[in-house]
Amino acid sequence: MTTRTSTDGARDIPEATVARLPVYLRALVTLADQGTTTCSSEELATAAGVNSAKLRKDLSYLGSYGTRGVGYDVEYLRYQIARQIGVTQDWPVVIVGIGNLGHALANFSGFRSRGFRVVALLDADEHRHGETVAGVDVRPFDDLDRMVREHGVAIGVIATPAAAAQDVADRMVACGIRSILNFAPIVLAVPDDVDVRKVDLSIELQILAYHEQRKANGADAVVPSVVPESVEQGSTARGGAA
Amino acid sequence: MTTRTSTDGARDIPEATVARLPVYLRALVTLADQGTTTCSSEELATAAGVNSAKLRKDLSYLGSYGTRGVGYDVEYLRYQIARQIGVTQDWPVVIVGIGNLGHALANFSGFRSRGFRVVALLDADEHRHGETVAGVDVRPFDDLDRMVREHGVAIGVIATPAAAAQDVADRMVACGIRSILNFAPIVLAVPDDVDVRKVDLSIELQILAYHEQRKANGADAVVPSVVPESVEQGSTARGGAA
DNA sequence: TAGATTGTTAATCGATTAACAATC
DNA sequence: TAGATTGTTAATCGATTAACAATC
Repeated sequence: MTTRTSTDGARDIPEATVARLPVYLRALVTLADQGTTTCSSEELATAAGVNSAKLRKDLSYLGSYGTRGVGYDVEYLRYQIARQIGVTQDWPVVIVGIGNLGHALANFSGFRSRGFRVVALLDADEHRHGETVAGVDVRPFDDLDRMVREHGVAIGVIATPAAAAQDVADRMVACGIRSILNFAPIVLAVPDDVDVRKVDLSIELQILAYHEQRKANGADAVVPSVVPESVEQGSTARGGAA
Repeated sequence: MTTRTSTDGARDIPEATVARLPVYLRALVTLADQGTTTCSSEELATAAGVNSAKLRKDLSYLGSYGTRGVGYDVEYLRYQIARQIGVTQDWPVVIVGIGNLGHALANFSGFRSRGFRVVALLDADEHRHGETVAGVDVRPFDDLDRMVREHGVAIGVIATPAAAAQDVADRMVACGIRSILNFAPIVLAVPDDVDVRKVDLSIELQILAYHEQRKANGADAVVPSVVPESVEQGSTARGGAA
């Protein structure tokens, strides 16, 4: 392995920063679409929903792409961020599980516009085979291997029910996929060198519910602390929640 | 406002912990379904995909629900976490935007099983009105007010295209909704007392792409540093990325 | 009692923020 | 030059982790 030869100062970008770069990228695209050619860190930060100190700190990990006293060139910064994230190149993606969610994902324009190309739709249910979604045929799950090889797929999306997800992940890993976006509500077990990101709809709602409950209970107890009989403590647990 | 009278020691639970409680809850449900009645922090942590130190620290914010030398009673801990999150109560939810994603959300069983009840499906497109999804009629967006009042909706889900999302959010806020789950790829502007959580599919893929690119480039430069003519710097930017 | 495991402490690590010197 | 804004420093804050005393 040769030493890296990046031309900018970027070495290790903190995870929190990596997660915000796509937000900045989107804000820059919006600004460009509006005809804005230059923006300050303050303007870009507002568009991205963060404060300007954080924005400048984040951008400083990429290099020095602004001009003091002036701001940032929108197109230039946009390109630099896109390059760092890797969305200047083409990413072939496979989606497994073509239910409602799989359909939504296959049709999602935000993928294509950012270099993600859905090259295969796979489903274990043969009733779905032959259907075409967003111009791509739905094929048997067993075609995974071939699709990954033929198209050089590096990213897999799992949109199956929870019960099937681990199996799908195992097969993806066996095919050489090392980046997985998982929509199934289950913790996947994968080797260390495989990245899994999880999108969990019910967890997001539960986090909202927690905060909503706190808002609603400003004038009252945290929660009605009645332990229903069905969950009364087992032998090891202590006194009730009076 | 009366002082809070919670019976446990829980006061302010850190955000990072709040985000993990639903994961623990799911792991406990899975364990219970398998017939497990007691588990150690180590077992539960493994099931949840975290380390046991973090799990115990997280649980310590809720109170003291384990037994030293023994572990946790699965049903009892499950109830305590559900109560803290607020999913022992019923949360009426409205979904706006009944495209593929809206359909997927309306049909998602993970909502109902955690106390989230979809009471209204709204769409601005009148071609969708009258359709029934998961047993709920699709109605005009203008019914929002009435639905929120009639059902006591506290949580709104936005599954519209980006262009419509801010409008929808404004209307939701005007109706008194203070918790929003947003699937539209746009930064929403809302008052301070409104919680917005964002699920952004293309951002998740971009984060994966960033890491995938780093893996692939172990033996090479970080990125092919060629600046295409179309994005050559404007007047303010400095030298090329040679 | 001896063994096991929790709940908590304290150290470490990483992220955020404000402030300002550098500089266009 | 004077005004504006970046890039960076240093302080603060919050999250993670390891270790262990408390205790079942």
